[in-house]
Amino acid sequence: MTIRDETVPTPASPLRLAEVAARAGVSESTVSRVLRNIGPIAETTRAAVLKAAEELGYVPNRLAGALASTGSALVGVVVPSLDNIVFAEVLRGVTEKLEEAGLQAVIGVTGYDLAREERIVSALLAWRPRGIVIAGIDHTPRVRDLLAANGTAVVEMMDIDGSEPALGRRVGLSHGAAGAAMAAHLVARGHRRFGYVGHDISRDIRARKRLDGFAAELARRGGDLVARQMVPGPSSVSAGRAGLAALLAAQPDLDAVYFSNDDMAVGGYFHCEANGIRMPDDLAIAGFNGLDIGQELPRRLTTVRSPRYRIGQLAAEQILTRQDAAGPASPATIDVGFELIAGETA
Amino acid sequence: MTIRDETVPTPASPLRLAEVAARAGVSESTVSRVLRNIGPIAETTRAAVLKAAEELGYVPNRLAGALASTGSALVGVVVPSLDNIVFAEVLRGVTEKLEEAGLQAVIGVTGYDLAREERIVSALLAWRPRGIVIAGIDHTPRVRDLLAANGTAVVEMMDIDGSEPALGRRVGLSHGAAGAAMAAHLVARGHRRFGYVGHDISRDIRARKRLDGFAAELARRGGDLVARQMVPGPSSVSAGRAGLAALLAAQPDLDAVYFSNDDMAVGGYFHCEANGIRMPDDLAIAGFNGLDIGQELPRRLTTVRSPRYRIGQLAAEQILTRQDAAGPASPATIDVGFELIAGETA
DNA sequence: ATAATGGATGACAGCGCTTGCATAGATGCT
DNA sequence: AGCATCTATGCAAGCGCTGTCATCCATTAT
Repeated sequence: MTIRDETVPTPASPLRLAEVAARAGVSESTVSRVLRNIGPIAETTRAAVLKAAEELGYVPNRLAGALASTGSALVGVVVPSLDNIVFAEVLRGVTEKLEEAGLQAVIGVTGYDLAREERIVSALLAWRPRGIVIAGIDHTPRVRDLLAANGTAVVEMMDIDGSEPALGRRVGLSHGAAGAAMAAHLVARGHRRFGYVGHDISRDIRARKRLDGFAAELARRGGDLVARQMVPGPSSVSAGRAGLAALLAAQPDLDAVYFSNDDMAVGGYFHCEANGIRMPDDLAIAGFNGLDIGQELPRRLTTVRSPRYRIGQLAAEQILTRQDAAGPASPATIDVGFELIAGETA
Repeated sequence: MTIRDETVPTPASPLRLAEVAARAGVSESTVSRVLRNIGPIAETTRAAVLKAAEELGYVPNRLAGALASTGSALVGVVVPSLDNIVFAEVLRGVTEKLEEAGLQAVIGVTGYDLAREERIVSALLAWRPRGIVIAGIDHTPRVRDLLAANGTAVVEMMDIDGSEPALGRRVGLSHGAAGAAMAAHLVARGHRRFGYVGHDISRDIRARKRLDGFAAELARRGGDLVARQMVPGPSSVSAGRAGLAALLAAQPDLDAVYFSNDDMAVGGYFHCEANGIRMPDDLAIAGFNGLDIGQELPRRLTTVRSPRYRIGQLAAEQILTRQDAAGPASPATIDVGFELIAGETA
């Protein structure tokens, strides 16, 4: 004797529109319309269909739907890294906004590797996504071609500096300006002899843009960038700590040190704390990103806040509001700006 | 006169297999086989097809491919949050392993909200993914039904504690045991009067499991959990800092405080530092996760390291190695274990 | 030589949906 | 009553691939 548990809803599942249609006693097209809320449907029919779908536990096959309607409710998101919280926050902004609109993010992580970016963009495009959100504005020609060729909506985010023609809309901030703003602030605070501690800047293009902006502004205002210390590999607290130690070993007489980002700067902070270096009197410390952790340190970190979550949200919105029909186009580039946080370390 | 720029590869893009086939002078099936490396193909044909595809900048439509072959190279990943680095690291592990296999992650973020989890799982299933990787083992009946009903491979990750029947393979660690291990360690260090600072534990089930394990072990070993301070909202450094302040205001005579995780514990650390509370003599501090930041503090944080990146990798592997054919099944549950880090704060 | 074998390729029927067009009642209007 | 309008629904043709089966040579075996 076999006992069947009637409460188990769906045994296995090649469950198709046809099954729901049969159970509701209508045609497939009607079920399709009810489920997508289009066209005029009699209330009784709608209820019957919804009931049948519910009882069966029907989950529509979006692959088929997207294929038939050429439009896939998928949005490709390309980020360089998930090593620190920065891109995770961007991702959160993107996914939240997309979820509201019933879209989903397919993600790709490049590891700041351009060859990988090519593979990833191509793989993402294979899903005929509604759009692609990609970090940065510096891409290989192949990536540019791919993105330009397909009719996909493209949003480049995080960065707006550069002469490359835009592939689509842009949402971000000027890293050059952020670097310059910090230089201006530090000089105004009386610092003159500067050091820089960075991570692999050949890959992290935005970090380089910040440094360039910083150095240029420093030159303009009479500051001196007398020493740089690059640490191989990605940014991290430990890299920042080790980097500052190395920098000071080579060049002890610095007023202030600019770090490639807050992770690095927090490392520098800890180095100072552990070695009795008082901030900002003995040494000023400044970073970039405005991470929470920096603002919870006993002495708040001087840094520049980037609205990462907001950038993610806006980027997703740009995909959603793509002007397919006529109408006032929203601006091609959205500069979200940044905020200099005058903390207690510089 | 119109100037055509011959270097621009693809003008617009309803580019189909047929176009490539025509250019290469073969049939669609042949192109399909070449592109997927199956069946016997003459070298000359293969070269011609590859050349044509390359020149055209052809990107196959995976929607159509997946529909035709029932198998979508997409893997759903469901995580509760992207607020801290923990799940970002898991995600990194997952995406890296998937990329190696040519699969892609579609992500969903639940915000520890069970109703949202239902919607997300359902939406993910609509893409007929190769598998679903989901954080946690505690799900609503609806989610369990959805995941069980469809033929999808399921991997539950992060957690292995609990009596719920598994929905698929599991990769994680025992949070109860992790809590207990910390209790044992702290008692062994001579601490007796304990406090706890946590965030919204009704939503973060794993944090609660750690607390339960911690409290039970404490009782067994003669420690006393005399005070708890819950901070509303998600975990963060500032919440931990504020939580410890509140806890100590209500109960000044504590030996040690266990935090729901490292973010919270680092906040506690900063509170102590700012208020001249010496660790561990005046107060011992312990967390969970083994985040980098905790290990870079001037005094290394006492905590338990969870192999998050590894969990992500393993979870992805479980999807990849799903035994469709016969063969020795890999274990249903992989306990990745944990490592107690005896730092300098407890 | 003739048949048998196997390598290389093409034809074609779907995969599960969406959507334009056709159809059929039900109303409204003259 | 007779015809135009709607509203509600069904039919059927794809969307761009994959996979089965059939076909066609070029070899090799007999």
